[in-house]
Amino acid sequence: MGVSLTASQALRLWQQVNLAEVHDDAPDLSERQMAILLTIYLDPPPHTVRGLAAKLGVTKPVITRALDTMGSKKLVSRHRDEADRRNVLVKRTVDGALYVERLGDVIIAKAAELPL
Amino acid sequence: MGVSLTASQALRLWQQVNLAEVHDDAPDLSERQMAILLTIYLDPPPHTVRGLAAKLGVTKPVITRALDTMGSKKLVSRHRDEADRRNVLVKRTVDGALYVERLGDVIIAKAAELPL
DNA sequence: CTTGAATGATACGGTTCCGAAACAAGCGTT
DNA sequence: AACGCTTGTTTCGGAACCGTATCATTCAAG
Repeated sequence: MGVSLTASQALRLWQQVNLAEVHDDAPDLSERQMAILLTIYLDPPPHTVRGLAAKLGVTKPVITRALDTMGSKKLVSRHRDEADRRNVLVKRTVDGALYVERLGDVIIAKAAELPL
Repeated sequence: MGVSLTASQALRLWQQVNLAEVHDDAPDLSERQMAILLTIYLDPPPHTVRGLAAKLGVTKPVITRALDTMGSKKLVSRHRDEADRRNVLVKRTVDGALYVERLGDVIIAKAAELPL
């Protein structure tokens, strides 16, 4: 099980994908924002501010601010939980799904180009 | 030639590595900074501000500022080119090499854990 | 009801970053 | 020496981010 990579392949893949993202002037997300975005799109809901903070090992304001920024870019959206109005549920958006899908395509393409 | 990944594997890999980086409170590098750092460590020298700007498709001040930040974290160093003193040569550091090496290990480990 | 715990958001002071423009320094040719 | 050209840095106003601390709202239990 799993995918085998050499050190050279692993780092080259990381470089190529980051270069591609910078070049396509996609939103310049920080590592934290990327981790949040992918967690929302890959892990099963519901996603709360507190839950995301715990999963990333950061404080709540970090999550709130990241959601502010990514929300203004339409990558995620926030909704009050009507069952417990203290909670905020973080949900996917069309633009966010497109961003993630495109990122996946880039990773696959760059992995396919790796030398043996 | 190349490494085959499914969309699910590609995105899960990206999430897991980013989560690991955030969790280890390694320096929170932006995509641009990561692209610069890996280019310095993977591509053959010499590396100049102008060359890096061209490779990333950004302006020179972006490179200067990124080198300021990463330099203060000892991840890269700058030296005047004595042959042509207009040039600044960007070089590797011990700390930078350790950072890159550790990143490679994380990528390899997370790739190995991917479900089929 | 009132109190205490839980959840997110906000305020604060400080750092970094952005793009565009201006700047300083070095080179090479005349 | 003086001129353009190249290279890298700095400046500007404006925006985003950090960690810590505080605030506002909501729930739930006494």
